[in-house]
Amino acid sequence: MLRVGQHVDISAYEAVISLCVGTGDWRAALKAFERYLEGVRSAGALPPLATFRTLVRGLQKAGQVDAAAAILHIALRGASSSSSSGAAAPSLPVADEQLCSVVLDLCAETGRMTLAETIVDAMHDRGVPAGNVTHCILVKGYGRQRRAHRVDAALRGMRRARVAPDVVTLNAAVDAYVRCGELRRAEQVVRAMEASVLSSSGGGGDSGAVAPNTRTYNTLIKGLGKAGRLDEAFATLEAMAVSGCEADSVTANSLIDACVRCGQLDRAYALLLRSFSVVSGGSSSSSSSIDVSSSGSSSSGGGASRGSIGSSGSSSGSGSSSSGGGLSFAGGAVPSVHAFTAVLSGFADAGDMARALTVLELMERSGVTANLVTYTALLGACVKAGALPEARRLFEGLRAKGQRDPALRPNTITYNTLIVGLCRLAEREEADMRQEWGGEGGVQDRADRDIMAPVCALPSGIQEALKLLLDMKHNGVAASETTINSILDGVVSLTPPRMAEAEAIRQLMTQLGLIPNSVTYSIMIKGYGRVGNLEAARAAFGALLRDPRACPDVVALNSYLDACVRCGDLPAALSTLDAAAQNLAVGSSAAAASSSTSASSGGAGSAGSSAASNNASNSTGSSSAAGSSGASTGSSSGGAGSSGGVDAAVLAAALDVRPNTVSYTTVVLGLARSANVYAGRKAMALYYEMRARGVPPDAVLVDVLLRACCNARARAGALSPQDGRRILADLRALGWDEAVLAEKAEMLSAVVPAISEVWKEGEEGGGGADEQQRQAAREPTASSMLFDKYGWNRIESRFKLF
DNA sequence: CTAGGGTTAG
Repeated sequence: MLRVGQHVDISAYEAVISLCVGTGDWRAALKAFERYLEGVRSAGALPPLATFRTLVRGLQKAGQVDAAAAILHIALRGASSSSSSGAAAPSLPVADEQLCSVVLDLCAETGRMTLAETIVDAMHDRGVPAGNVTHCILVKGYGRQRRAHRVDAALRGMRRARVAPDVVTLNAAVDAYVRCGELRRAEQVVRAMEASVLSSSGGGGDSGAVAPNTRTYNTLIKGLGKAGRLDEAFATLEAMAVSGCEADSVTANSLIDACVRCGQLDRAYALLLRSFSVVSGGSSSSSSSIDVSSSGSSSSGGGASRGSIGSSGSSSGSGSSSSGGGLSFAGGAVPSVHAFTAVLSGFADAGDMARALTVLELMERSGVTANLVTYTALLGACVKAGALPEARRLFEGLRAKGQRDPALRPNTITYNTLIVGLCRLAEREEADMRQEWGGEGGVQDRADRDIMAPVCALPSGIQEALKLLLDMKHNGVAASETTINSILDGVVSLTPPRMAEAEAIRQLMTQLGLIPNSVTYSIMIKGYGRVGNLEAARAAFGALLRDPRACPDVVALNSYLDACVRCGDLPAALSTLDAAAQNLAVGSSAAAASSSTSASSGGAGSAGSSAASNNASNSTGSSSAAGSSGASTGSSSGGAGSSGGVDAAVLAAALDVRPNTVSYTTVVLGLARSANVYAGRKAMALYYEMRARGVPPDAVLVDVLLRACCNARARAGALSPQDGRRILADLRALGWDEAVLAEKAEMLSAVVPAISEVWKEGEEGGGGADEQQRQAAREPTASSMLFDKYGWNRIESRFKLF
């Protein structure tokens, strides 16, 4: 139907293009545009801006970032006036900021910020002004990538360009910082906005005051909820009142969501109950009675408190029972379907199917209609609870409803949710099978496993997931990166991981026009780590670092650290962590912090960097094939260095990731399990380094460390209860709960004093140490380097598979 | 530019 003739009138192209865009056929639109270009190019001209706009909008709708960027660049390059007259007047770009920002926003939403940067550069070169919208999109994009320092840089760049931020941009900044977990920064922006109003109203001048609005505060509430600061989230209502911002239903939803995030599900539920004074048949709802502890008292407060949204008692002292407080929502600030969905998925996460269903019921009684998101959350609840038959039934029900109401047709995320469930089912399936095999007359040895190996072909859950992928295609639902990643994670989480299948599925991704992202790489790294193939894990990590389309995140880093640890290459883990930790050196104390930590970390630091530089010389480009095509890491790439990990140069240049608590925990765990004499000291050094760099310890890390302190054998350098007590003292300084600390202290004191304790007497004072210990303390680097190289205890990879 | 659903790390 779209056969475009060679000699069509120019204006016909425009009609064809907008027709194609209207029907969503972006390929045809592109093709028509190409012809159009050919037609006008001989005259040294370009299609008008309006045509570019139509086409780019179409590509935006279809999520075709690269095509949109290519088209934009044509517009930016402008008409090439190299026609008959040779070098003519400089061409003018057929692009304005608005057109650029459409593509930029697409980049921001798809995580393609490198591409966005090239566009911004091109805008600059072609003299297209970058105003608030452009800068705002950059802030948004980096925020979605959770790259706080890039957000900083974008805001600085804006100031340098002398563009005064407006509310929209500042709200974007607040949101970006919230997404990065940089709540302090977010608060700073909000406080600055508030202050700007005060100072300008005082001075009377029209200085760049930007007043916060409802969205500003709603975003802040979201952040406070994410940070677990529930009381402050509620207290924000007062700040809003002061600023003259009216709470709206988003405010109400955000507060309820904050309750959910902070684990106060009952409180969240109570707030829903009160906001909708459910007048229906009273006790007729008893079938779904929910034992929310405050439900009894809510009947008394229910009717009276429909006045305003103001909080009268945000005490909330002991968790859920005092939950509702005197707070309720009214007027335009009534929670909506979003709040119900948030509470529903809260119960879903807790694995509480029954209560999730109760929320659905309350919702219906309240006259709020569930949407696809709600049903998807319910589907997630089924999956979480392991109720696969129910999940399938719900899914089919949605399919049926979708016939009548297109809004309820399963979308990509709905499919993904079910796919995840099926993959989890597959794991269980295999676990059951292993149990069966393990029994009497089951699999006893390797030969037996060989016999059973064919049964290990992909379990039916995975097969069903793949069938759903096909189903998506037939129903015109686009698979996303997440779809494939979910299946990938499914095969990689099996025991043993099926790496051959994983590679095949990863290829599928490319075939579907999807771009492997950091999650994809992380999954592959995890899989190779689990099968004990460190070379392949390393190649995948290296490929991620040099893949211009992917943005490495901390999870990828942690996956790689875990792979190193699992495969027994602790030096590589240490050097990689060390390289990443350079990104933590911020602020004025950076130099002092880094020098003091490298001194205190002794062997760890120096061994690490030497391993890294070692590697730089011999493995440059060894895994180059994976460069742009993603993690095609096969098992072929063997030539990587023997220790140390990825090229130091690549690491330094591309590892724009700050290690977090998990990163340190992963390595500390490896050290704690190591039999190396210095591992214990390194673990402690790492703990202090982490603290010095502002990474907070968490319960898991402390647990790992303290357990190691208890298990320590009597040996110089091993962790001891004494080390444990130091950690506890440090945690006390951090303000950890005394009861928790006391419990841990007791655990430590229950340890039978080892000989190492005796050695440690007066260690701080310097005297009386064993000769061996003294030597270790004085020259840890040289000897531990050797140990790093040869002496580490290889952690046996338990899943050497069949 | 703001609220709800899915995927990754110990």
